Amino acid sequence: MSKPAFYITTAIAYPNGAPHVGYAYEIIATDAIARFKALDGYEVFFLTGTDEHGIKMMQAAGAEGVPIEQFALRNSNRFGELARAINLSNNDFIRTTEPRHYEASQAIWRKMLAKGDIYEGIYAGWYSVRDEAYYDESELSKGRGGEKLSPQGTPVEWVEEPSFFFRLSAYQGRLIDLYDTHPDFIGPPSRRNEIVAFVKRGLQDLSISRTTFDWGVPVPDHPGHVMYVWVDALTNYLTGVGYPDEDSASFKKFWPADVHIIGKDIIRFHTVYWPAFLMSAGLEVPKRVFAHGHLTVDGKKMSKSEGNVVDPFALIDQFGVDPVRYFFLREVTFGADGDYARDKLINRSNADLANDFGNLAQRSLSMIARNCQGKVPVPGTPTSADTALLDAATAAVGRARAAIDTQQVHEAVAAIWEVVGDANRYFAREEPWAKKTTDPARMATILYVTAETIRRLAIPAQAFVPASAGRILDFLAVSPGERTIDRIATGHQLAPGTVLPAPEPVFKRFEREPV
RNA sequence: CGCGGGGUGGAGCAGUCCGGUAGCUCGUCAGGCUCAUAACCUGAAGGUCACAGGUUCAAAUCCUGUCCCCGCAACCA
Repeated sequence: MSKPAFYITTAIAYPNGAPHVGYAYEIIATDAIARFKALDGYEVFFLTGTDEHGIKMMQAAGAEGVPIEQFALRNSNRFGELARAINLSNNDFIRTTEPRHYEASQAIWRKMLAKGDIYEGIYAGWYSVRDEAYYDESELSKGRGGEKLSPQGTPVEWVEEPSFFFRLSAYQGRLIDLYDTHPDFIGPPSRRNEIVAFVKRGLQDLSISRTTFDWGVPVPDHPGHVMYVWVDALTNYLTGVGYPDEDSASFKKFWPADVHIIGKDIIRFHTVYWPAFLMSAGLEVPKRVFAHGHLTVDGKKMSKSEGNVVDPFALIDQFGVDPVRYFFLREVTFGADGDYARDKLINRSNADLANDFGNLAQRSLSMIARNCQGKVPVPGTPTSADTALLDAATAAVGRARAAIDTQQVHEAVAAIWEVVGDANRYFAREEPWAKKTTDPARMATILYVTAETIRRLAIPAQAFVPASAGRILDFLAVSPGERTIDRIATGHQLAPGTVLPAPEPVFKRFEREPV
């Protein structure tokens, strides 16, 4: 029997500089969802990558005096390294400069053209030579002499250039329809309201080619024109699953995508332009687009001038992947803005990972090592406290699943960790150490129940802290093939008598910086 | 009157739809335990639920008004 498919993507990153924690955050959260679905029996395709075209890339390469192709490759590789450092489970890493992507972009362009949605016109606007960007009238300010200035304070001039346009205006009705008939298309709901209001105000056609530079996907049959970056960038989601070969196994299996995870800054591109492009090309639209929030550092916006830019590599070096992953997953409400602070990360990691989960494993497993010959103990008749704890663990997985399906990643984590707390309370109340001499059979049962609870929790926890949860399962001698969510059910519980390796602490504790 | 979200103990949040003794996590303080990574467990302190009116036996919760914060209000991605 084949597994159900689940296609999930992050936005592709713009590699005109070093990877940003914002990107790290996005891929961590997406990875948690992807891993959970994979553990839960889905055939997951998880795509991320880099979006390498456009003026800003040219500028950045020019500033360094490096050839653009070389610059793009080098920087893209940094993002790939970050994905590995984060222990990302992505199935592919797409670069928009790859031939397969040129093919896909040109194919979708031709489809839109054939549909009659692309026409030639003149793009006109206030252009700043220095910024190499167009600005809307409303963004401009007046200089001393009354001349118009860009938001950056540079002079602008009225420029007209030939451009292809996409008939976005024709899609207003169908988009509204989409939002009405698929209320879950956009999440969280507050973003949906925003977009619906925006589209209801009316849509203008979109300029989708440029002639002022050539770092992009060439427009078919029109030398001199390259595609507007968003046409090309959004299409990566199709390229990744084999487009333009619509008959390929992967395309048939995975398109339409189950969810695009993106930042709130690019929601319009994904929930207005993208579905319109797809409708025009006669392709299905993604099932859902979910926008997460932005991160601040110590309550302040990250910026180079502020000097508070956090390097994700440094963070991982300092704390290790899993504490970093856990912090962002648990501490930030997915969909809302979040704040990173060193002390918050240390507190979260110490409290939830080292003190609660790690220590729960350590205190119970070391008793088993010492008092049960290092073998899974034989349980006696369970008390109501025993079954309550085991049932709570199983139920938590169900709650985590429901949360994951609405991208409430923080709730999924909380559901699992709530039972970690239950297990610690259970352990303290049952006092297995006191039963060692008075009632060794009961002690064995308590230790068994605790270990089995840990097994049930560590399995879903692999989605959040994969390496650490894996180590815990190692200490329980759970074989690699027995680590999926369906194995939580009774029938797969720990087998009494199984020899266990000597337990070691899984999570480190961190010292808070002396002030 | 452009649209929308929000203001709850030191911090972060739930509760608001379907009014009825204000809850969770972290932090602080006290006690317990000793299996464990000075971890764990129990208890306590701490809130005029932004403000002002109103409805009601009863309002964080419903109604009216005010203040403050934030997002959106299209082509920089």
